[in-house]
Amino acid sequence: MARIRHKSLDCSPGCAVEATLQLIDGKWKGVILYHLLEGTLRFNEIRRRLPNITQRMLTAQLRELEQDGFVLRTVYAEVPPKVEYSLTARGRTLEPVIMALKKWGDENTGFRRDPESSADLDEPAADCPVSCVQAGG
Amino acid sequence: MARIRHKSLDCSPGCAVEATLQLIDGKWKGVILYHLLEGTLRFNEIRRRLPNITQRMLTAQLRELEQDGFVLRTVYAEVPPKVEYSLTARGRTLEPVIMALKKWGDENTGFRRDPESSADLDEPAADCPVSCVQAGG
DNA sequence: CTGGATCCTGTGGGATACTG
DNA sequence: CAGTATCCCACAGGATCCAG
Repeated sequence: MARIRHKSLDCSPGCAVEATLQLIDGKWKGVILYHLLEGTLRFNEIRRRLPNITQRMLTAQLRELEQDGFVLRTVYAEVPPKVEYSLTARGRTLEPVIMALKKWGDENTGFRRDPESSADLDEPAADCPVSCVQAGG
Repeated sequence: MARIRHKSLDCSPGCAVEATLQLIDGKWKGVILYHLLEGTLRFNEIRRRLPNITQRMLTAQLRELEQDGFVLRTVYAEVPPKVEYSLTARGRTLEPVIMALKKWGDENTGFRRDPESSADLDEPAADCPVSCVQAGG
């Protein structure tokens, strides 16, 4: 099993729920996975999509995702270092989960995105309004 | 609406994904929600389903879930204290998310094989590495 | 450009004891 | 039975500087 980052699981029937959650927890895992669904991305490309993440964390999260077998890290031995990250087949199995998460978020966190076209959530918008952060209830 | 417990979100399109994750993070939220899908449960009933949780944590998680508007806490002014927890309509909207999480977990729990040969994922281990007690509902 | 090494803090979460 | 209050620590995660 994925190396237990937390403690051991509670093996109730909800075990699976918890197990899955542990894999995509960590403030960034989910978002990174989401962006990777679009396709291969380079280190800095991901970074630009997650303006608030530090390279330290990005590297760490990416490493964990890699260890969990979700992302593939491809290093190009070039003068200007180039590393690409892409989802593995296993990583893609998470798509329905990520999408379920996004769907719910779109419909409930009031983040907005065309209420009309709320059906097509498989086409990530390239931007987010400034007031994306829900300022409290 | 859940007030931001963590920091502010990253306004990427994956924003919604992160937002949703923040609501069900915390080592227990997901599992508690899952069990509550079965129906109303009393404090100790939940506790029995999560043998490793401490009342301190259970109370805390339940409180957050309550604040996020996912669970309803009903107190009965009886001699032997009795408190029931049930999902609110809003809480039920999370069902597809929880189920997506569980489904993935059911199909993948017990993994972690070479990221190299992660191409094949047609070997679902439908069990928990540890003893997965099926607390039949 | 990519990301390792260090240092430092906040807080999630565990143990235990007490109360109504 | 349900819940609160304390103490305490490990670790997720942030800031920076350094290096190939």
